[in-house]
Amino acid sequence: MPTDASQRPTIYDVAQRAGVSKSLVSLVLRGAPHVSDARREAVEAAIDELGYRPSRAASALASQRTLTVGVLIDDFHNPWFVELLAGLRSVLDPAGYTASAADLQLDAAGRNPVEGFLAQHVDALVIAADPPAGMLDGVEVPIVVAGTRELGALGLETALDVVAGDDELGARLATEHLLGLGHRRVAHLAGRGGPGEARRRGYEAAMRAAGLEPTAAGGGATSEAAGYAAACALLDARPEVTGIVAANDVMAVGALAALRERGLSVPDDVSVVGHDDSPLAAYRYLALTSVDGHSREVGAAAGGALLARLADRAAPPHRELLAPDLVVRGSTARPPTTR
Amino acid sequence: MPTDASQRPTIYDVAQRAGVSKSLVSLVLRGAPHVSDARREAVEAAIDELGYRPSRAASALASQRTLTVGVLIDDFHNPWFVELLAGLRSVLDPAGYTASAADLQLDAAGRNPVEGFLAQHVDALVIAADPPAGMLDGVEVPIVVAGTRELGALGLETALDVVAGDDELGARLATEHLLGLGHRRVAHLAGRGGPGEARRRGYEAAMRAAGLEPTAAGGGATSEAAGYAAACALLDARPEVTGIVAANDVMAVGALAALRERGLSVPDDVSVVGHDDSPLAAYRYLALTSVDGHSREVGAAAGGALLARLADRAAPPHRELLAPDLVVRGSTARPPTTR
DNA sequence: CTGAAAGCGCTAACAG
DNA sequence: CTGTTAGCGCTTTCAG
Repeated sequence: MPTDASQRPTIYDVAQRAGVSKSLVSLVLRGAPHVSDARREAVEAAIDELGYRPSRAASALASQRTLTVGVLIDDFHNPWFVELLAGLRSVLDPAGYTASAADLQLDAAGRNPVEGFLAQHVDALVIAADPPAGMLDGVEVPIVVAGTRELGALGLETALDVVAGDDELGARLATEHLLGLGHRRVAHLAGRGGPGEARRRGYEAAMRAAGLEPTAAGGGATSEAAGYAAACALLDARPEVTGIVAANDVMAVGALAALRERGLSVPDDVSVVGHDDSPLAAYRYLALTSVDGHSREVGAAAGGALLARLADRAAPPHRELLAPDLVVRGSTARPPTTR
Repeated sequence: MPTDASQRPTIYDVAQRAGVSKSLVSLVLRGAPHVSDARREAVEAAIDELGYRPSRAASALASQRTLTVGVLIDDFHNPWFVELLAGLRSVLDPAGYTASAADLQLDAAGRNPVEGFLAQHVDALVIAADPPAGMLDGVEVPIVVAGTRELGALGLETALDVVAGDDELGARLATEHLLGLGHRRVAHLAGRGGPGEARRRGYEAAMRAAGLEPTAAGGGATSEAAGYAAACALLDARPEVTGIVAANDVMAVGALAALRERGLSVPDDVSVVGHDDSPLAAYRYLALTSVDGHSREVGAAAGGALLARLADRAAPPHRELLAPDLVVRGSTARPPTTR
């Protein structure tokens, strides 16, 4: 049945216009293996003369793949995800995959985002969050974990692909930076979750290696409010502290408020280091020294791992840890000599 | 052909298990009109006993609707979009629509996000950005504009649905707040784009109404760096300024840095008001007085407008402006008496 | 409310 | 490389 002269063009119209078979058009569409240049060009010309857009629905139905991947983000308010997502897309787009992101919030129907992805029939999942236990149970599609996560708590110690920044090393770099400046009373504002735990370990390792006793406050939420509260508790209990290593940048900003309230200036009285090198850290008014976990690269590597997994479901699990860098700004300096 | 005893269950399996017809299952799935409770429950029971998930691909193919809407965001780094999106989803989800968001960045293949949405065959578009001219040309699906936009510049003055916070009123509230505190030398840090222009107008209107001459700096980007630069220019040219109304919160944070550099304290020497009431404004260390545009409500209203438009493509265009509120925090106070 | 029937636009397998 | 042939799982008539 030839073209209908109405509606959106279909693969059939393209084939006719290019003077080739429907199958050949299909081949060209998904980056054909052995198609002559002449025919390929004819098809491509027909495609944009007609303004043809392949129907993803039809192709998904026929091929049983949606060419879609779901990305689970902790919280859209934490801009950390932006670079991660950009990196991920930079490798997924060229492969024809569309990444769609959702954060951990329940939708209006009370369904969790993973159910949403499954309803969408995504081909794979990228987990860039510490999801509540159970959320990933019974998921059949491949999962790539991006970022440091508490896999054990999920019952997922098993063969998952994991790509992350080395949070433990990052916190060690941050702590060593302060120690190198001469600080001795260095405390940690801890956060929960995979990255939080790793960062705490890094801080503790650096302290012990220097023969110092670690002190931490917090350990719950990783918000500005939590950072403020933890810093208040810390400063009240240990007023002699001259250095603070926060689990992330927003907590560090919370700490700045606590310090200012106590009449302490940064970095003259107390130095503060954040983590994530978020846009926040670069604001001149804050100028936080921070650990750059290179989340764009983490995203790109996660995308690579995903494609590899999709190509070979039986391949051995991929584990990759990217080394972070410390970005020194104005919130750290040598400790005061008078304390 | 009855069930295959393998694979994912289909509507056919559900029908069989519930002892009803395939058509009835289809009816139940999309919120049937006249289905008896008994049958409906039987179908629902069968659905979750089987773990059945409808195939969106099949239903999209058959119904020619994807039940998907694309949301175009300016920049994921600006957390303003988070509440907008949540509001939008709160009304779209229950209606069965899935919102997928992208920001203005080109994808790895150099395609713009709107092309991506079109390739995805979204049923409608929500524009929460000032897109480059041409990006929306020839789009056939319904478009709802969320937020104040320069529709004229897009050649889109025509019948589009628009839901926005009243940015002009917001800036007027901010300016009047400062005037009410006794400030007279109040300047504006301007931003470009729809909201930027409206906010500038609001500031100017409030100044003129008080018999004062408006002064603005900036007018380009709306980033922290731009806010800093504009504030520097402003303070060098007009050092007598005691109040600053910024086009948004990040620009206000840029201004804080410029003020501190000049030895001016906030709010004792100079008061600063932001706009958007972003999480940033609430950080204790910044405590910015800011205009809350109620973006969650804007999102919800945009969702409502979208559903109405989808239900009736010929309805008259919907225009809605939501009134903002001023959130007073620590960055504003009476002007110094000694200047 | 049921059941049958006809596709939606594409992929995939195979014989030419 | 071409052309044919089946469907993928669902929606939509339409007559019962």
